[in-house]
Amino acid sequence: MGRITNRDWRAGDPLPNESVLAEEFGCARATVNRAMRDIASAGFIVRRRKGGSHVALTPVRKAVLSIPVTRMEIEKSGATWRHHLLHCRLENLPAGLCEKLKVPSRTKMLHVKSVHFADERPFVFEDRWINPAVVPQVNDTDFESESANEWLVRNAPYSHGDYLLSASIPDREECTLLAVDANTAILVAVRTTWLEERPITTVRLAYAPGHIIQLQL
Amino acid sequence: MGRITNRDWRAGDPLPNESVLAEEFGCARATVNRAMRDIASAGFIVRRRKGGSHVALTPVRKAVLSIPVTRMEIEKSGATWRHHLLHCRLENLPAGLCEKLKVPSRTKMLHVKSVHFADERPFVFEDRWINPAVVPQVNDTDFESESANEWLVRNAPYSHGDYLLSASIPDREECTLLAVDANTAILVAVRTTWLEERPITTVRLAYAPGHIIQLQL
DNA sequence: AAGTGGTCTAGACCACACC
DNA sequence: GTGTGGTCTAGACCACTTC
Repeated sequence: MGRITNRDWRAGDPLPNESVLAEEFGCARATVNRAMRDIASAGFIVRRRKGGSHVALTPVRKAVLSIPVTRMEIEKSGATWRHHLLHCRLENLPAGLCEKLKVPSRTKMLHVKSVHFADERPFVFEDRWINPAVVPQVNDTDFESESANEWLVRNAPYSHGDYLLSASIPDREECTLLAVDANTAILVAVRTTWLEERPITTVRLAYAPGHIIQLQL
Repeated sequence: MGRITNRDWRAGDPLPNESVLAEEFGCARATVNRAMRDIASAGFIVRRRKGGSHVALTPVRKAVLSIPVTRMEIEKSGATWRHHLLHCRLENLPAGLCEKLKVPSRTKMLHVKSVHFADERPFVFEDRWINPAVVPQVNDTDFESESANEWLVRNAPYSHGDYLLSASIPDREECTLLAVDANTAILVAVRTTWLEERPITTVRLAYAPGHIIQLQL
């Protein structure tokens, strides 16, 4: 890493192979392998069997977002968390979401809407669909006491998912629930998680104006 | 992982130690160690010396954003990339940024402003400051041909940085450059990178309306 | 065909944090 | 004190991919 940041080895340059570096640094090849694997996973070098390792041409810069439970995110800032459940009912999933979640049209899922407050100010509006076919325990759960967000984190491990961020003008419902007017910009996150090929939940999070999402490089 | 997603082992449960698992799976302890280290880095288990490994109580869900070079991001969507350099001059860094970058007030940095176009439609407005004390080669570089974004990725490795995302209403300059009116919401990313304790560059990216940033869980 | 990284083994020592 | 994970070693075999 030092030689890359010092520019002794520049973009595209080949690196010595593992055995050579092991000898140079006076350690075992496995130790070099682990170091290089870590450096590669951080995007600084590219490794190919037989082809050898090279300093990444266009380092794929990766930023990591740690997604907190909303309650903890609010409490960490020193504010008091409160959550208000607006809606919780088994309903037909809208057609657009059926397609996105790859389930047959008119599949029924649990529709949960709630608002999280920080010190009694609206923080985020959560509009969520939960698939009871994958997490049947959801039918016996009361989302008044524990938010759906938190319950799912604790009870529904996922295998993969995606997370989309965009900016938007709030619609009428969001204006009311977040107590803002329609001339502000809000950050919207849409998160969908899967257990293998089956969708667990999809949620749209509309954050109050001024919210910032921070990632680490 | 199977036992966690199957809920054989639930949130908070202790896992057998490495030696026991190695025996159970008929492999070496180092193999178990590597697997568990990977699983821990994905946030599913928590490991403590002497304390043992446990299924994470509140799995820290991590989303990863691969930050592309703007040109490649545009070209990957099939559009033609073009970039227009608006401004490129050594200037005093504004006071607010001096503080954020932890440099003395009235430090001079290279101020570069440009707009990237996708098929001749404005895509993002890039407002950047580059620290010539860390990357002196920047003085001999022509950002007309290669964008500052791309040049930095290729020539200025960083040790760490941060990346802030928020939603905003465009100011007058942004309205003009992105060809939008002031009633839309735009996504704004502010990215700062460092080489150890020294700031390399800070950039504010104002994306045209409708832009979506995608992360992988 | 040959060289590279990918992976695994069996063993060892150590730092740390819990008892 | 003691058990845990963290790390390293020296050696081995293998899969992949480029030459």
